[in-house]
Amino acid sequence: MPKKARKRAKATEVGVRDRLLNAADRLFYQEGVRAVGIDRVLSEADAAKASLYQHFGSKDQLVASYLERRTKNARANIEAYLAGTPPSLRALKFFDWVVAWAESKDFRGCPLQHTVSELTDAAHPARTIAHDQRAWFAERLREWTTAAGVKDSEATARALMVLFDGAVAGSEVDGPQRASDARWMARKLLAG
Amino acid sequence: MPKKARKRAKATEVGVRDRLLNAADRLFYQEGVRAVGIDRVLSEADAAKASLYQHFGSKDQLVASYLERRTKNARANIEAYLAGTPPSLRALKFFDWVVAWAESKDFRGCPLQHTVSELTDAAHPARTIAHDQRAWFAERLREWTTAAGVKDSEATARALMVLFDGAVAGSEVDGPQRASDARWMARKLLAG
DNA sequence: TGACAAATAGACCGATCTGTCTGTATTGAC
DNA sequence: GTCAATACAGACAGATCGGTCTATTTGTCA
Repeated sequence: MPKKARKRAKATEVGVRDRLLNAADRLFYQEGVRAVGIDRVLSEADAAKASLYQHFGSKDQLVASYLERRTKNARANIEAYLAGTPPSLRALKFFDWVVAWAESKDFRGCPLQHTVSELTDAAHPARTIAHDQRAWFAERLREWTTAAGVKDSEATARALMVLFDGAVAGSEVDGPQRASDARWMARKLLAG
Repeated sequence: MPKKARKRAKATEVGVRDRLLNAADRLFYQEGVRAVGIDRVLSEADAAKASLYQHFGSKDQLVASYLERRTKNARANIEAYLAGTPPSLRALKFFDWVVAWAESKDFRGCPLQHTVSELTDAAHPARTIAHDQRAWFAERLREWTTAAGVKDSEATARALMVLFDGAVAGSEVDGPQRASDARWMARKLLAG
C-alpha cells in the first residue's frame, strides 16, 4: 500500500488541519474563495471531508482561518523584514517589501481585498479578520511615519496606505511596475 | 393579464437586451460575477432564459458585455466631467470625480479589479475589456500630466494611476476617506 | 491485545449552477 | 389574415455546490 503509506507519512509530518490550511491557502489565494470548492481543497490536501468539518465546521470558517493565518504570517514577515532597519527609515523600507512581494512568482494581489470583494455579506467571519488586519496596518504606518519625523505624519500615513493599496491592486492587473511606481512616490513623499 | 401588460410595456420601452444588461450591471457590480447566477439576472430583468442566450450566447459573454458598457459609460462620464476644466487642471480635477464616485451610494470598488480577480482565466473575454480600459486610462493620465506641465510627466502619470487604484480599492474596504487621501496626495504631487 | 481517538473513503442529500430545448404568445410587415 | 421574428415560460439535463452520514482503517496507549 504505497499510496496509503505516502499519505500517512504526510499526515504524521504535518497533520490534517495544517494540510487543509495549506491547500486552502494556495487555492483560495490563487483562484478565489468562490471559484474553489471544498472538493478541490480536500483532494489537494489529501484529506477526508469529515476532517474538514471536524476542524473548521464550515467552508466559511475555513476561509476565515485561511485569511487569519495569511495575515498573521504577513505581519511576522513584515516585522522580520524591517527589524534591521532604523525606525526612521521603515516607512520607505516597507515599500521595498511591497515591491518584492509584487515581483514574487505567485503574487496575485491582496487576499484581503479579494475576500472582501467576493464575500459581500457584511457578517461574514472573514470580514472581521480583514478589518483587524487593516487596523494593525494603519497603526504601523502611523508608527513609521512618526518615526520618520515628517511634517504631517497622520496624513502621510494615510497617503502611504493609499499607495500600498494602489501598488498591490495595480500590480495584480498590470504587473509589478505599479509597486515600483508606488515606492517612487513614497520616497518623494517621505523626503519632502 | 396585467402582469403581461406590465412586462410588455417595459419591453417596448427598453428592449430585452438592455434590460438584461441593466440587471447584469446592477447585480454583477453589487455582488460579484460569480455570486450572481443567470436566474437572478433573468428575474431582475423580467426576461426569458432563451433571450439571454439569444443575445449573449453565454454567461461569460454577458459578463464581458456588462464590463464593456460599464467602461464605455465611465469614459464618457469622466470626459464630460472634465470638459469644462482647462487641460492643465484636469489631472487634479479627476480626483474630484474619484472622490464623488467613492462617496456615491452604490459604490463598491472597481468593477475591473473585481472581475480580474474573480475570473482568473487569462483567456476570458472580459479581460480584454479590462486591459483596453486600463490602456485608455493610462493614456489619459499621461495627457493630463503633460498638460499640467509637471517636471516628470511620465512618472507622475504612473504615480497617479497608483493613487487612483489605491483610492478605489481602499474606499471599498475603509470608506471614501481613502479617496480624499488620494486627492490630497495628488494635489501635493502635481504642485511640486 | 484490545480499547479508543482520529483520520479516511465515499455514498448521499437538497440546492444551485450553466445551458438546451419545447411550446406558446405577441408583434409588425405584407 | 398570414407569416416570420421575437420574446416568454419553464421543464429538463448534467455538473457541481456545501454539508451530513455511515463504515472502515490507522496509530496510540494501557
